[in-house]
Amino acid sequence: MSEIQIVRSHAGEREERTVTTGTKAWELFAEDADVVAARLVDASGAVLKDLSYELVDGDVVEAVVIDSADGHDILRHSCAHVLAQAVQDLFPEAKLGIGPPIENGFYYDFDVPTPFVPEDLDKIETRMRKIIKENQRFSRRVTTDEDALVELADEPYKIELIGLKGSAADAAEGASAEVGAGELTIYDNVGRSGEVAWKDLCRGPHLPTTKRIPAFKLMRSAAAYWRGDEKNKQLQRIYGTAWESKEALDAYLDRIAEAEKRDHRKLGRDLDLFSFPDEIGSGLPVFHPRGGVIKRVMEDYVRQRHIEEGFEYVGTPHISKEQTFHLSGHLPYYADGMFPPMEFEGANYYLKAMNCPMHNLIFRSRGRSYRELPLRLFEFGHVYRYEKSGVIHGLTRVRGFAQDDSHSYVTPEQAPSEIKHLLAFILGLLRDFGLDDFYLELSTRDDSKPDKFVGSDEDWATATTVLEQACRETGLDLVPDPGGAAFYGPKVSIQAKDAIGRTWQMSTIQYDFNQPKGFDLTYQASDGTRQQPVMIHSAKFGSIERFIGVLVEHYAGAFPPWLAPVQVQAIPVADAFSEYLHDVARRMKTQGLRVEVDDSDDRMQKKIRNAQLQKVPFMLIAGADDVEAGAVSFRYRDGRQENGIPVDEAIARVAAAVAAREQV
RNA sequence: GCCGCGUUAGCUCAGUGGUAGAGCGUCCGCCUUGUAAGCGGAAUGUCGAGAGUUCGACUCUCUCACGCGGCUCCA
Repeated sequence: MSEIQIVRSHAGEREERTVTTGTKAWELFAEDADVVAARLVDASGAVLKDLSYELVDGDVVEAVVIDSADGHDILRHSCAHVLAQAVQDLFPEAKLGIGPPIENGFYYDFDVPTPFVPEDLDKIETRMRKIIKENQRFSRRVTTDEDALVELADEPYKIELIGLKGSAADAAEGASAEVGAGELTIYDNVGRSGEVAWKDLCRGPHLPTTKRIPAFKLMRSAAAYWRGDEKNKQLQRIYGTAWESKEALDAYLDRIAEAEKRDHRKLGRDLDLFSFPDEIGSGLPVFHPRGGVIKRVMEDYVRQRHIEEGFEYVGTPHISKEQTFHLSGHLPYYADGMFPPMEFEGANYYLKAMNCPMHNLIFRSRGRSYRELPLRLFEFGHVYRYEKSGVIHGLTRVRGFAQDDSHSYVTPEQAPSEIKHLLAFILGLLRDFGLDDFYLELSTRDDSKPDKFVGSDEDWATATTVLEQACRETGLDLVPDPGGAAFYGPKVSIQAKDAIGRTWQMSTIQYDFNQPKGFDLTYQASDGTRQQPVMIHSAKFGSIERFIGVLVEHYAGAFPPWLAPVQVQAIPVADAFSEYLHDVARRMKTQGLRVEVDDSDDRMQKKIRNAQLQKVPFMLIAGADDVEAGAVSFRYRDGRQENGIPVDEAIARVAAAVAAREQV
């Protein structure tokens, strides 16, 4: 037995050690039960290893603790294995798909004759607990393609993955968890008496044993296409989550519960903002008076800001003959997303899915001079898109919506500064609505699918470069999104984080050299020649409906006063003070404030409760003391109160909060 | 579009092969002076729609609509 030199690194402390050959990684971290794997670091990067990894001379070994990002992935991946074992115990005919860790959890796909029902998940979870209790060891075994094909003959999906080895990243999202470009490995789950209870083709690494799973829960089952392709068979996917402690699991479940409380579909009903009448059809919302206030205030403000930023407000119809959409490229490239045509008077009319064709027609309604550029057209254009029935979701995915759509027609030289101008405008606007944490996403063409995109390689390259450069200058993070471009050009989207850290795609900016060609748009340049403008599409909220949905969730229904449907709820301590408050309310209304007096025959306490549930920003309460002093008392949504505020001051205070668009 | 699960009063939800209930809300009456539910009474449903099985369907079967969770998609 000889000695080797290694470096052990844990919790930021590095130390060189001399150990004997045959020493396993776990021996370096035996005193810390939170260490679940080892990270081997060398000049070329880092690679994760099981704790059973046998050290070699010169290894630099870092501890991977369970509550780190890698630790979570390993925990969840191992938990997915336990899930698969439990499923195959209970449903022996189940064939294995893939089972990777995902954000906040894991899943495993199975081909089963009968889809899982909720009761099945309970049974599977019980079985998983038994497996965890058995403390099975995850045991890594190197194999060859030939041996694996024989050993896994009963697992057709695994066989398919072995065939795809080396291109696993293309095989399916998550498939790289099963096979990689290197050697092929199988993990055996070994019971206490040494028997192999279960096995799976897998790269690893894994926890040392099943008992190292501290807390997990199965969440739901759903269908998923094999390898993510809708042409393939649907497998049954079971989602679960796993955490380093019961407390962490509970905290995660609490976060989900908080998100549910904010669900705009629920709050929309509770606060009487909007609804989705079955009679109208799926994905077609109606706004009630209170939701209508939010919508109108938003639209008024956005319209005003556009005009301040040099846009001209235009208006266009909802339908058009098909020729328009041929020119724009929508029918050749996007017909599936449009509603079928209405045929009359010998022509096909389509509901518009985009406003740009109409704006192009405004542009070319007369000759244009370079002196007019940038020409910026803007409207709230109602567009209709045929969204597949399964994707419709509240206000965030609908079939009919108002797009705050603008098109800037510019010379190619003006494009970079116009894009910068739009980015600054958009970020400012989103901040006005209380969103202030952003990153950018650059969606580019998928070169492997040229038929999905129109235009020359050179034009795409130019457009992409211009957009990317403008993004870099904002200093915001820029995330690539290959293949996500529109058919007519690359796109930048602004992603905003909401109050509980979820990101939403908001605005988009697109650089389009194709539609000006299609519509033969020209302007006369200073040298007298005719030139083609570039058009830059931008939508600040994307969809007004969707943005309202996002705001409802961001604010959890507790809107800042300038957006709140009711800004002030006046509550008399007793009937006798109603008239006094009506008087105050009249004065507030002359200043444009939205105020209601609750003169129902509920008791004051009940009225406060009602106003609280409606999330009204200012409660204005008055009793004998206030009347005598010519004052009112405030109560805020957080229960805070301020008594004896003179009426004039109270009105000024509310008006100031509204004018400043601040939250209270 | 695909897979699964749902749809009972305005809302949240019980319930049974023999045509239905609670709480909140609504309406009426009484009461009501200080910061999250005063008391009493009443009304409210083609049990999502249609077809089938059955002596009988809200309950079982099928089709459709709508919703929910995913998948695919999202110019």
